[in-house]
Amino acid sequence: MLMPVTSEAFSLLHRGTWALALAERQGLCIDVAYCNKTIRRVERRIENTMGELQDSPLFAAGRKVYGRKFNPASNDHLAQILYSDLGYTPSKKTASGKASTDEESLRATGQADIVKLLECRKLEKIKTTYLGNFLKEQIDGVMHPFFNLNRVITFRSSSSSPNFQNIPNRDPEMKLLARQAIIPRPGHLLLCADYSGAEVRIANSYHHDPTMTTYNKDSSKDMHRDMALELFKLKPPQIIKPVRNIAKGKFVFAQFYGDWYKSCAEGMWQDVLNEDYAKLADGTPLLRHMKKVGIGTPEAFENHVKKVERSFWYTRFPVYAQWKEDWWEAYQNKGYFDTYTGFRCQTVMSRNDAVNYPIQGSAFHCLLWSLCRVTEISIRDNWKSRIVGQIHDEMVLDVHPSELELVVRTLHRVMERELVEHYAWITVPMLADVEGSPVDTPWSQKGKLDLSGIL
DNA sequence: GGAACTCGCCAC
DNA sequence: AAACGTGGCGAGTTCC
Repeated sequence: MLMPVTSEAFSLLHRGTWALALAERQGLCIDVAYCNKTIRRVERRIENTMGELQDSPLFAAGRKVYGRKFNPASNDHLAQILYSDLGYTPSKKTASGKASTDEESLRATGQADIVKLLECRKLEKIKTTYLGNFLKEQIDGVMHPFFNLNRVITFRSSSSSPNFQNIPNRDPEMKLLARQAIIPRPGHLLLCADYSGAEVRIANSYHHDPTMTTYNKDSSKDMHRDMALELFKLKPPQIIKPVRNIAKGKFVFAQFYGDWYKSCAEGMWQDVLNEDYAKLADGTPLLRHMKKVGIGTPEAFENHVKKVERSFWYTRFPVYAQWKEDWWEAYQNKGYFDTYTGFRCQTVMSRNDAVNYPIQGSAFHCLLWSLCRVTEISIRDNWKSRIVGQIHDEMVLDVHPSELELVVRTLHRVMERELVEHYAWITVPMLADVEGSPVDTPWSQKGKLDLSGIL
């Protein structure tokens, strides 16, 4: 049973449904010509790459077993050929116990043709899930993604037809190929405003750990950097962003979600092996440094991560650790918990579920509350600018240039000031990052708009 | 020929 | 004791 238990929460869902319906009706413009052109280009690239693989050992073995029906896009075929016929050992299994053929497993074989196959997988994803789906969903050059408030166990939202919440962002090539398709209305620009560190700050407002509070109040402090220093035994001048990001993604967030040192150590080790980005400020490979300081083997590193994990929870954030215990205990006694935003979650949950759901849900409610406020202001004041989408802790707007300063100032005021005045339980600052693309340029240009004159 | 499933992979 | 949280979607496959 999931339901609002305060009138405040009830009202948020109603206002949220209305505000998101307006965003859905507005929709986002699609560059149809670009989509068509790029789909054809991507198809040619796939054809060429597949062509290069025709005489490869992988395809030869495939045709021997399946004849003309060999399909390199079939994971069943791939598993049969690689693991039974060519004799590679599967590095892991799927949930149902079959040999896995995901990217990590394929790379682990070291088979020479795999790289090209993975390239094709990536391009297929762009062609079908993104560009193809945009074309299918657009009407007269506008697509209208849905934003659902009733589909997610944690009280987050979901999006569909098309899903606006999983458009490539990390892989630079995929980001460009997919996001060039999304454009502002003629003469407008796309703007986005996201809550930085939303879940960390909302978690902080539940557990009140003093060390975490310091990180969130003092902008000169950097938790992920501090953890990178500890995890890889580095001195401050040695560290650069990619190494910090390994610690952030594979340790800090994983730990917050309930992971443990063994799998964290494995995940980080995979990254450490990639010398393209796992290096120090002077260019030294991170792994070479780790060998020098005695954590340069998987075993030694795992052992070290075990100790870092212990100090992370027992020394650095003991109040947070205790909050997890207390929250889990209270849930087990009552059979439910209530979020600070006024929602009851009464269902069977694991320990990780019970301590993660309230954070994930409440962080989204902060975004939703802000989105409602901005929508109401935009209607009241007859803005030409409109909210057009939302990605959990970020809202996306289609903005008329004459209103740029007004919109940016409103976003900061609502997201940073009004939100924390409204939710008195928020005990650390909430910060909004606003970025945009220049007028008449696609969403791939996010960050290129100069906003330094404003604020 | 469609429903339901598995798997892989994109986002936060 | 347990062991990374939440979604959507396409392709391949199986079942009816």
